[in-house]
Amino acid sequence: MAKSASTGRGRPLQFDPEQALQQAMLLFWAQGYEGTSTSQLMATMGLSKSSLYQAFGSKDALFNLCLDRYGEMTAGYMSDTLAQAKSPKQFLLDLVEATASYHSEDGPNGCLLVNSACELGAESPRAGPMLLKRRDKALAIMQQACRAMAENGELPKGREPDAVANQVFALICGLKVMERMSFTPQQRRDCLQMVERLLS
Amino acid sequence: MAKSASTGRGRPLQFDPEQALQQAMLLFWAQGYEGTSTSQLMATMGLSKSSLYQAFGSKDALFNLCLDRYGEMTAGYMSDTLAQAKSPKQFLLDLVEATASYHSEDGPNGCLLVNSACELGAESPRAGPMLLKRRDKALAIMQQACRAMAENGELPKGREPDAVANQVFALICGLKVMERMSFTPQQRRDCLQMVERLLS
DNA sequence: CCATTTATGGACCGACCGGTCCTTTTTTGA
DNA sequence: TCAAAAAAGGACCGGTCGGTCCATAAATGG
Repeated sequence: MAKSASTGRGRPLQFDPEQALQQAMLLFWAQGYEGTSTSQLMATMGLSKSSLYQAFGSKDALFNLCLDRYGEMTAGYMSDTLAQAKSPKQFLLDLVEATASYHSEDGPNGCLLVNSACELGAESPRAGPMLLKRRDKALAIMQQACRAMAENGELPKGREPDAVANQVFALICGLKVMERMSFTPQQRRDCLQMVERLLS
Repeated sequence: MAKSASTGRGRPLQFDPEQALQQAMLLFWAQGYEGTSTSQLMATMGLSKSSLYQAFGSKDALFNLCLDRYGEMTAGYMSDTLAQAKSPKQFLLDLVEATASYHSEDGPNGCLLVNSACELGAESPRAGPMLLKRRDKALAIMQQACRAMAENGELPKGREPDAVANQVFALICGLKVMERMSFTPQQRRDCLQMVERLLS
């Protein structure tokens, strides 16, 4: 599904699947899974119901595609930033700083994965497997950074790398919840000293 | 609404409003607002649709009552525990420890307020005002504890009490998200050393 | 015993839900 | 030019949504 057969035999798609998926993702992000209806999706994606179902299968499948896309985007960003960062420690500091300082203008608040996990739970048959997959992927990147810190000797004694990864993960989740709760960036930035203290 | 007129003139209620509200709260907690239907509410609350609407007004109103009840219960528990704790610092440590170690047997995961904020957002006309009210109440208790620490001289130098309250708040929200994401209590307990380091 | 008051069960409402299906349109390769 | 292929529009589906209404049941005070 969502195949882009540019040289297909029949009538070509009259919408851009990537852009449609992006719009669907933004809508789920803002409104949640249950709070988003197929007609709303049709409207923002700019296609009819039959096209939607032909291209994406079902609301569940579309939602999972959105979760996967979101997770892949953020994980990709994190991996790239980590690879280019001058040190794993600085990467973690920058990551938390960016999370705390973020403020969306007219975009959705919080994190689609956090929101979805809270709405549906990770045991939900609808999205549970995807949520766990993306949770583990995000966690793995933080573990990668923390282990690299340990190997570089940047990690203070007595800190288990994987435990530190869990701590950073918790902090970022908390910050994303606070964003959804309308805390200001200024209030959220109070949390930066927690990770600074954690890593030094 | 939900008045308990024990000496009313007419036919007495055939259900316990407190218990019905508790059951509704548990259902919203487990399934979210949009994921819970009126018929499910009728079933777990043990009353008919007309009784439900007569007693509670609407699904929105019932949900707000549940949020308020949940917030009042947790805030009351926190206030009492703080008042009786041998030190504000120990209260905060115990609070985070309990949050990290909690594991529900057959009860809902996570926090109703966190889940609802993530699902609906704090700007939602449905629940936004109540979510903000309860957010501020919970935060106020943590600020109270942090300020008491500062007055007792328990707070290390360079820590602003309200900033520390925000940090503890973020950590607890993160832990509640992780609970909803099926992290184990063992993984969540990794975060304890963060608050220990923060307060000493 | 009766009028009043209140709660209850259940029928009923229009709207919308997610999803299917069929017809029409637009493209391709032969 | 024409048959095959694929997408789009939109009617249509049963089910369920949140919510209302009314007749009935059960309690009260007089």
